[in-house]
Amino acid sequence: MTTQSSLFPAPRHDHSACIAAGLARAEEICQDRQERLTENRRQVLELLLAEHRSAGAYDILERFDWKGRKPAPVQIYRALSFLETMGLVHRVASQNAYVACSSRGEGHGTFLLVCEQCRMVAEPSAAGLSRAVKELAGNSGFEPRALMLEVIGRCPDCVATGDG
Amino acid sequence: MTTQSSLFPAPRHDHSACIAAGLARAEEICQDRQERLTENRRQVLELLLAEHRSAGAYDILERFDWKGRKPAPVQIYRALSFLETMGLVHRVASQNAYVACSSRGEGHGTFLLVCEQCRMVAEPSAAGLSRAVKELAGNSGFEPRALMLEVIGRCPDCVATGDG
DNA sequence: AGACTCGTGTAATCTTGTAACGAATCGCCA
DNA sequence: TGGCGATTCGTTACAAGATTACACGAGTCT
Repeated sequence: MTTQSSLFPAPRHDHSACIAAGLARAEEICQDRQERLTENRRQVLELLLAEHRSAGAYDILERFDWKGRKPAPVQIYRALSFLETMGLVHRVASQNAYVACSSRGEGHGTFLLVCEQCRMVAEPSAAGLSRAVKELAGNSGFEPRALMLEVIGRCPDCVATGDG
Repeated sequence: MTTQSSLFPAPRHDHSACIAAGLARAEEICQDRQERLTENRRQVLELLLAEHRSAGAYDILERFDWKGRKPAPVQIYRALSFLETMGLVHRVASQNAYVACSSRGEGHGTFLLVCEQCRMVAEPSAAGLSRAVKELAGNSGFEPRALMLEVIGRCPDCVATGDG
């Protein structure tokens, strides 16, 4: 097997660093845009950052430990839509699920590799692709606004581990 | 305005021809594969063929006139999943909706232009793109199985008609 | 303090999608 | 032409996903 790019994090990498980095980035972005990263929003983001895989809104709800109480679905959705606006999470349409964003820059979040076995999600760089596809679409008279490309398959780890 | 490709059907084209062609194609495919195009399945397909736009499962349910009675949701889903297996309809993940397939050949159904205003859906040819993207994904150790690319925006007709 | 904005908490509801199971139907073969 | 096996159908019930409505509260301007 050849050396893999860093697209797929090693199964046992230092994950607390990912979480810390994600939260730090969130703080920064919110400060820039004069938005508030409230307890709610922060907690939802943290839950998504906890793994490099997608989670449904109700999964998040389950895991949400909020001073002993459980919030209502709507609170999760509010946080998710805020975070999505900030570019901190992405919706995985093929799974009705959400994933913490792992990259910056133009076109991020439009190109996802989705493992149908473990729900791992990776974000290849897609700036060029995004531009090309939008141009292609635009040439037909269609006015493109957003783009969503999801490749469904199995991540390297699941392939290696065997056929589940 | 330049001449548009046939990607987007003219607003008042001969639509009965589209329906007839779609049904004929379905018959043919089912015969080839030794599958049955039952009343149920045929009716769902026909409802989707009735317009070049997507419809939710429950929209279809509403329109379904079945000797006066209305079937249960599950029947629609069964028909849809059968038709999807046959490549006769595609799921529009960004809308939780379904659309009748309008093209043949490799890669069809993986590249959709979705109008967020009127829900019109077009299928540009995508064989090359599909191959390229899968290759790109495969190079990272990911094992691609299916691909879903949706460009969300406004169709030429909605752009021309004004800002809704 | 008063008015304003934004986020929170709660309940209810709506939409979308599945599970389970027996009855009906179809294709096939004796 | 009658019986067998595999599909498909019809129904009920329910799970999962997402939104609406509305009152409350915390911050912040003036």
